[in-house]
Amino acid sequence: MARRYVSIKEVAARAGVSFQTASKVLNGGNVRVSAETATRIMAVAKSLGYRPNTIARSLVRRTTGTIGLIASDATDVAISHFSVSVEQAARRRGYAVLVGHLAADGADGADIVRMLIERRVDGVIAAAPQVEDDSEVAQLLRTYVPAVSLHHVPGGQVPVVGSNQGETGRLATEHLISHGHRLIGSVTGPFRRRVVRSRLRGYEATLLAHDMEPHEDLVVEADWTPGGAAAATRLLLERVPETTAIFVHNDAMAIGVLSEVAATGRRVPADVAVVSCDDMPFAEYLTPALSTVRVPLGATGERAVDLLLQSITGTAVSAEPLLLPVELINRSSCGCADPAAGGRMTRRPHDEMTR
Amino acid sequence: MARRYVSIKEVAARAGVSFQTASKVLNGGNVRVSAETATRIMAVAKSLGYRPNTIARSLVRRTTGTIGLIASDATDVAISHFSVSVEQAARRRGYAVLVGHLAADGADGADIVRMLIERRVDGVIAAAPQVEDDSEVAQLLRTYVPAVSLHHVPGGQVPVVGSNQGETGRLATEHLISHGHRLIGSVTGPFRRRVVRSRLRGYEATLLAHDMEPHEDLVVEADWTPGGAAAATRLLLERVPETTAIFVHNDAMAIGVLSEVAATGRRVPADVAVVSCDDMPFAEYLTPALSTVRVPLGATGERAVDLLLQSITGTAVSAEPLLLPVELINRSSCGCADPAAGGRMTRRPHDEMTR
DNA sequence: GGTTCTTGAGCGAACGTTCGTTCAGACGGA
DNA sequence: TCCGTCTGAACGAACGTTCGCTCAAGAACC
Repeated sequence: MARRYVSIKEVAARAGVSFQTASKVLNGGNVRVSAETATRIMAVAKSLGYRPNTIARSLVRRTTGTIGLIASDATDVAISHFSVSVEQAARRRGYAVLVGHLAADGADGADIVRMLIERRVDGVIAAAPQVEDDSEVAQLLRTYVPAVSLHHVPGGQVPVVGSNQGETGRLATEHLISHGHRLIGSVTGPFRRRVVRSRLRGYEATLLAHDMEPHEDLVVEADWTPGGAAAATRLLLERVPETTAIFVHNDAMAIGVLSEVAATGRRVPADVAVVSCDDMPFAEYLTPALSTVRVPLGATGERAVDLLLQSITGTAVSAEPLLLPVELINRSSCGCADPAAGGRMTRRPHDEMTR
Repeated sequence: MARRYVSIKEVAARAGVSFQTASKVLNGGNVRVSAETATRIMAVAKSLGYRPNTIARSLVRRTTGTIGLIASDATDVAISHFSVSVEQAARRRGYAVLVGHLAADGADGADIVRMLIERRVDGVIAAAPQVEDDSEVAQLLRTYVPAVSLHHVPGGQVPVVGSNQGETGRLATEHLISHGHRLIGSVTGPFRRRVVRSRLRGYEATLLAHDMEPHEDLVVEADWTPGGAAAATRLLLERVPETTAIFVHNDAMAIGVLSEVAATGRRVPADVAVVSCDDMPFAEYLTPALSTVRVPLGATGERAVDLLLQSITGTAVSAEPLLLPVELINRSSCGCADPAAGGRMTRRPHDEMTR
């Protein structure tokens, strides 16, 4: 360790040219340099192990080639999947990612913002529901740099990418209804979140479309965690013991729902059917295998990066949310699979995990 | 968006002092400046919304206040938990984190290394098993900057933090033996990984200590994923159908194990007991609740950062691995809980609901 | 009243680049 | 022979800081 970096001046000196000439060559554009000096410079640079100093470059170019990623604390598996795809997509396009994990209560938002601004990121991607509450982070996204968010930012001018949440609620509910369920409960994320409200709207609209009356006793708020979901499920089954199906707002909570349903002596899907959202890799291996609406997290990350880079390079970006399509994956927990078959239905081919 | 940053010169001009004086004041140390000019400068800086330009600062200071985090692709939930704690610990200490997610096959290692070097990170933390194979990444860790790794880096001089893996294997195995099991299988991570070999050594040593002969049919290699673990479990139960207990190498795989054991018509823990490693938040909500050896990921992240910063500031750091203690968490899957009680035993206090 | 200290502030240089302009020489055409 | 053009390379300035040195003026001392 502790290796000294060689500067472009040393390369130039050893090659017998001015450092500005070396700079031209090393930056690719062979403008106005003879082929032989160019190759000579390249050779010297290579032999000396020259590594361009992005810091100096950034100073004069006034862009850093770095974007910020504000992720919520990432107890949420889905967000960490999104983050990975953002980083990889950004790197493929020549950008580096500076990451900040927002505490659950958003208390360190100001710190993260300061860090990103002082490091002069070219843009920011936010994957933290907390931005919906007005805060330093929301302020940053609106005013300092180009930004793209997974969640709606108050004020409205920040482009949003995501998936069609209303459709998500509709798909899940429609499917449960097609299995003959009439008392369909829901274990949701926090009500104040837009995702949650959109999914709930899809759920309610679908009930109404089938002449079923939504009832508030059937909808219980939770906090995206298995523990919160277990508690919510207990409450739901106490309030409406006749419930025969539950629409859960993410796969992590589905684990808690499955657990609690079992704890009350009911069986999934025989007594209570379950459909969730996300389709995390573990979903198909839960017992029973989880039916869930697949949210294209990887693709969303890529689109977020594309949108941000467009916005950085000055292309106008529509503030209209960019919604990617979702897809219902039927496994066993909804009642689709033959119970005798042992539970699993759609199994993904092992290598086809698109990311 | 697109906000222009104000420089220290503008602040100085408005305050009627030289920019170097403003610099002194803004850097905290009130060295040799009268209280009144100091407060005047501060006031102007604040009113103008001055944000120090870390880029310029880094150029002259020759340190960036940024560390690199090389994480494997993070299909592994545990690694993403570790990453979060690293970032938060680093930020608390004034450092920012530039992250690179290594593809499973390590193919983009060179890209990540280039990104980190060119951005002149002050140090690197690696949380990617791939560093055990010699590669560009291993090379970076050894030669370019101070580094700390979660995994052993060939060559040996890179400090390692982690937990006591032998003890992990011992605790799990000992506990299963205490329940009376004699045919204890194991579904492991890839054999070529040190973690895996250490855990296996703990497992075998414990068997031997109880006069039981380890048998290779009982140990099946998997790939840390639920799917791989399900396949491995199928193989294990075909080879040794009398198996009554399984030691699994992480919680994600435990999901697959639970699934496959059920698929063969066996019950957990009645027919086959299961103990795993990690203790991810979902573990206690699996059905049955998972008994698992808790690996202190959060603490490990903090220690990694501390060690790295020591190494950056020149304090000698021992190459001896720093091992944090692990702890067995007994729930139901090992057979500890009264089955009639519905399965759950240790339940963590419910976290606040702020997301 | 002269010398030394102390305090407050200014100033030059440097960090490693990029970018646009300038310059020296070779070559060609009239 | 002279001028214009073109090519290859050098050069100056700037990006926004930090850091150490210098310096003026007043205070303190003998």
